[in-house]
Amino acid sequence: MESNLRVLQTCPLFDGIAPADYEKALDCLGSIQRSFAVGETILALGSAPKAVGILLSGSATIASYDAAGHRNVLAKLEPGELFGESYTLAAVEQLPVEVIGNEAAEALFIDFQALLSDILTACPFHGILIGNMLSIVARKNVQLNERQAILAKRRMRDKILTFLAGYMVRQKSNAVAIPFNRDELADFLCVDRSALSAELSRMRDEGWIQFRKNHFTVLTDNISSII
Amino acid sequence: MESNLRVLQTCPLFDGIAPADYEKALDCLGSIQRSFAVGETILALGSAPKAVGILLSGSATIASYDAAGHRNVLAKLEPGELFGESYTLAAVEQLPVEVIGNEAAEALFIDFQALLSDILTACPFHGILIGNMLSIVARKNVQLNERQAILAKRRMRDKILTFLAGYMVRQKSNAVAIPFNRDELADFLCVDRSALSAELSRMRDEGWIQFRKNHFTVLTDNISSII
DNA sequence: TCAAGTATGTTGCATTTACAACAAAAGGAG
DNA sequence: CTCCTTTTGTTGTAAATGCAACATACTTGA
Repeated sequence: MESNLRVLQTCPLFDGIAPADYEKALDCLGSIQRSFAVGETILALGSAPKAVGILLSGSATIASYDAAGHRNVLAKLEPGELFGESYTLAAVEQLPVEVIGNEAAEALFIDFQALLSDILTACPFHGILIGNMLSIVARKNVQLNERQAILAKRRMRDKILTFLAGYMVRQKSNAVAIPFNRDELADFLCVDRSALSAELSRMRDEGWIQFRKNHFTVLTDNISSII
Repeated sequence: MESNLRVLQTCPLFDGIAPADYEKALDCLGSIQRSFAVGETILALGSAPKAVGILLSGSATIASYDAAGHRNVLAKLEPGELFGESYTLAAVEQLPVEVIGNEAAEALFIDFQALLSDILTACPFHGILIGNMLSIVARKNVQLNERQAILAKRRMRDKILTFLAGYMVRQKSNAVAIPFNRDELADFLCVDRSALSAELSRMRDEGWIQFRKNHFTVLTDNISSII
């Protein structure tokens, strides 16, 4: 196995495929591997995406341009991560984002439409990849739904409580650890960091929550009326 | 063909399958059909979704409960529409929403996990359904991404411009028709309706846009600096 | 332990938005 | 046309948030 394929072990698209089979599977799937120089465009804004991408090495940035023409970084890609899969599978004609390499990078491209049409005649890898892809896109969907539920709240306090409620359900506890510092949390909730700190303090003073660093407790007295 | 299966013609999951084949396909897929009384729970909050649902007749409501315990209607389901597909395919353990029949209703349930494991040995319908499902979930993903980009804006004006920019790209024009009245637009942007009207008027007065009912024009002088 | 750097909290003020109440305009049915 | 309903716009005020500037606490590495 080429060493740059090892990273596929971290890619959920290849769950259930043995590392020893990667090369065989990729051949069978008709994948293409390409190298990119620093700053080179991996997927161009406005282009029609034709294949699902997987970053094998290096790093890349997914960005869009907002209504004021400002570049807006949506995500940083690390090796093993997928990109462009939603737009490709949805067959959008003009990519509303671009993917640019931050450093010398290699990427793998899989023509999923071709893969789907080969579905019956082909090797078992086809089925595994398709099942994995469905699961990946569906999970992203669920995550997007949850964030949308948060951003849909008009008041910061409701955003915070909705955000925490998600972790409470998953961690089955009213005391949760979140994977963000204040800066990141403010970005996630789309609010100002200092305003977030102020609101958190108010909520503490009013007896709704306790917190220390990234550990938050929603106080049980209030939970009964919350969930 | 049973008459209540005709509605599958409007369901994108069955694109590419002839109506005459519906019954055969559903048999082969191992689908289950169930009837529900008025107000009966079709999918229960907190349950583990096992199958993708399709409403065949009647109507239903998808709802969640917010942090204050208030019921929140997320969508109304009409015949032919899918429900629970993201949560099922993402294998979430506790459904964060519920589906309740508004009137006597019939629904079809397809065990997609079983369908995926049968992928190679089975009939061509399997492949079609899987491809369609990938496309459906991916499209929803793209839509959610776009709405998220809108809701992420902190100022109403930026939400409005981001919203309009999406239609401008799709309609390839700076004069677009939107499928919402003011009330619905306010809901979509998660802002107050009267505040929306006020902001739209300000934007008109400042020369950014023109509008009449659901027709909006983003003025070209400003577009150059926008896109 | 100290110093520098980073993260978080606090405050006052400016801006934005929600909210409520009402006004005006647009449609529809008779 | 007129009345009624629905939709959209306007305005003033209160509330929420952004923003900037600064204070405090926590980390880290020498």
